[in-house]
Formats: sequence, C-alpha cells, structure tokens
Amino acid sequence: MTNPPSPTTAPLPDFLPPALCALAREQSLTRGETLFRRGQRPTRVFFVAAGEIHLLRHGVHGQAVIFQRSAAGSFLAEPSIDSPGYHCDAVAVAASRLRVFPLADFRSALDADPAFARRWRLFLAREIRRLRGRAERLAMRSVRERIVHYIECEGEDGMLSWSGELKALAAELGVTHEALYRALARLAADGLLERAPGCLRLIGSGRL
Amino acid sequence: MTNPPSPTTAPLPDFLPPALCALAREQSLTRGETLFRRGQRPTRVFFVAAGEIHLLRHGVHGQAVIFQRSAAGSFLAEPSIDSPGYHCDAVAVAASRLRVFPLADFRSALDADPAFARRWRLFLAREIRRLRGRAERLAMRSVRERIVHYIECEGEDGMLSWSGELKALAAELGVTHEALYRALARLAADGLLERAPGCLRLIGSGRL
DNA sequence: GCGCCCGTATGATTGCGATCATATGACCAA
DNA sequence: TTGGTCATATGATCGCAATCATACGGGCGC
Repeated sequence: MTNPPSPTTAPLPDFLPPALCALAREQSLTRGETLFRRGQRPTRVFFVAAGEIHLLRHGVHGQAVIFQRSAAGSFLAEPSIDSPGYHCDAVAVAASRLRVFPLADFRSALDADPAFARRWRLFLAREIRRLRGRAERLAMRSVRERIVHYIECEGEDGMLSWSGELKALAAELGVTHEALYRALARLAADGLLERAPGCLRLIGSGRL
Repeated sequence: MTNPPSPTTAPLPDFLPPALCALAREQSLTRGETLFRRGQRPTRVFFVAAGEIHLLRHGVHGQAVIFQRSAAGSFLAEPSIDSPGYHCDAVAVAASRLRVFPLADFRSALDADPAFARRWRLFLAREIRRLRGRAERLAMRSVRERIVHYIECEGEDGMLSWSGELKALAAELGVTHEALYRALARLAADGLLERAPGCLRLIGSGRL
C-alpha cells in the first residue's frame, strides 16, 4: 500500500525503542527558521513530524543549493549521527514540527540494543533502495515510463493504491500535473492502464 | 576530490574489519549471468569490484524494471543483510568481478564490533546523502543547473576535480555528452565557469 | 604509415514536457 | 446563494535537450 505524503503529523517509526521515544521532545519551526548550520557539532537527532525542511548550502553565486527536501516522516541528515559536524544548513520552508532526540541517547541505544541497531540499518538500507528507484525514474525522459516504473516499484503486481491527490503523485514523479494527467489519460486510452478511484493498475500482456 | 567511476578494480572500503576482509572470496560473472533471484534467502553480501550489476524485476509487460545500476565500488542490495529474502533479481550487464562475504560473518561482525557497526551505518547514511543530491539534480530540467549543482555538491568551494572523461560526467548527470559539452561551453562563454584539464571551477559573484 | 576507435566538439532537426491559459466541478465560508 | 479556492483536465505554444550527423585529433594495433 503506497500512499502520498502524510497531510498531518507523521508518527515516529515503530522500530524506535520506547525508552528512546520517551526522550523525544517536540520542536516547532516557523517558515524560514534555521535549525542548524553547516559545521556545527550535532547534539540532537531530528525527525520531521510535519512541515518541510530543506538541507542546503549557499553556492559561489550566493544561491541556495538544495541537497535534500525532507517532508513529514523523515529523519534529517542521517550522517550527522556519526559525524563531528553538520554537512550543511537546515531551514524550514514551511511551518514545521519536529521530534527531537538527544544524540547521545540515540547513539547509546544503537550501541546497546542490537535489535534497534539492526532495524536502524535496515531503515537506512531501505531508504537507499527507495532513492535508487527514484533516481532511475528521474533519469527517464518520458512521463509514461516514470508512471509505469513507479507502479511496478511501489505497487504490487502492477497495481498501485494512491489515495491522495494526483498532484502529489506528479510531484513524486518530478513532472507537472498537466503532464501526469495527460500521460495517465493516454495510457488508459491505449488500454495499458486501468484507472479507478485511489487505484492505478497496469494491464499486462501489452506493448509499451 | 571527486573522481569518476573506477576503470579497474575497486578496493574494498577501508572501514571493513581485516578479519572480515580475509573472508571475502572473489566471484566472476559473465555478461547476462544472474547472481540471485527475488525471494531467495540471502546468504552472502556482495561488493562489486569491477563491472556492472543491475537489480531488476520483470514488470507486467515482461519488460525489465531496473531498480538500481551498481557499478564498481558499491555493495548490492543492502537491505538483504537484514531481510529474509531478496527484493529483486541481480543480473550482470557486463563481465563483472565481485568480492563476496558470508552473510552470517558480516552480520556477526556488525553485532560484535561497535566501531564497524558505526562505520557501516555512516557509510549507508552517506550513500543516502549522495543519492538525495543526485535526485535533486535529476529533477532539474536544465543541464546548466545540474552542472552547477554537481560542482557545488561534490566539489569544494565551487571547484570540482574530474580526472576522467567528460562522458562519464554526462552519465552521472543524466544528460547526453553533447548536452554536457554545450552547457560547459556556454557556462565558460558566459564567464561563469573556468575550465582546466581535470578541473572545473565556478566563478563567483555572477548571475545564473 | 594507415586504419580504427573513441573522446571532445559542433551543427541541424525533432519531439516531448514545461509553461501558460482556460474549463469544470466540488467544497467551503460568509 | 455566491464567490473563492483548488484538484482534475485539456488546449496551445515554446524551448531545451535528445537524437542524428559530422568533424577533428589522439592513441593504439598491425
């Protein structure tokens, strides 16, 4: 079951040890607020519960160079857990709410609890897998191909459940909503895709 | 110092414990050979020393749906270390050489050696960071923006050392070599980029 | 020396998606 | 009820990179 980004507050991942969750504090950021800066020593681990944070630097021309756009449901700057300093700045681009863990406790939990350590690294490894799939799609020129790849990757047996707005799917695929609507309509017209509310299913034995 | 993909054999990462490295065996694959299949239980950890492996499935239309293209220097299917089965197939798309670790020993080392565990998760976290930067670039429409973003991200203070072929850089950026040459020439003509053999440097205080 | 291969480079053409504009209908607040 | 907002949808236009074609020079094998 694939769903679009959560519209409200994302819960902490269920593999976090309860003792660690009990240590999490809530922090709110207003739009434009900076959470940390490049080079600062990390003392906390951040989970985005709502809103959006960009990890960025300023380039030689002064422009913002965005490394990452973190929405609700994601951790920030995972390498910082084991690094002496942040690699970049973190800025809220919308009003945001974070769950904040003391870094020392997070690290102690990883070191002391093998089950948590395993789940953490599996979480990281799955994120790698997700990002690689996403990069494959973004490297594709045609919207049609991106749709098909996404359904195959994120759906099951060629069927994708998507209960949110198609505009969010367009954003996930890195295309405009116009392009998405058109490609979906054309895939359906070509008999390659079946559309139902909240569901997209590829029709097999066809030719792309 | 950024360099293009290694043309020969990639060494194992230096954070792997020597005792674990001693357990690595070499395996060669011919082009087209399948290394593992979806659903199989993982018993080994694979590092690509040379060649290229694709992780893929077959979609409803029978076409290959590529999740990942692993070149020399990368591990394969990281989630499999902590999963009961492979998520997809692995096929060599070129003659390849792998370094192969017994999975049980790899896992034991992670569990028993906290320093190795920390380095492994840092390695994963950095890969996440790299992939996110790559996704940002791939989501950009213009080649020019991709070049600038890459130099800012992977270079230092706007300078990128690149001792390999520009065609490899084009592949990394997801553009054709023609498009890359043109964009580099235009950036240089606009006074925004300085080109020297093996080096690209952004010229500051300009307008993009 | 010659031919082949390949990286770098450039010209011409094409096509697809972004952009801009507009339409329709559902939802919500006043 | 009315007006505004927004998601879904579609039409028209434009522009940029892919594609195709070609050129040049360096390296290498015979």
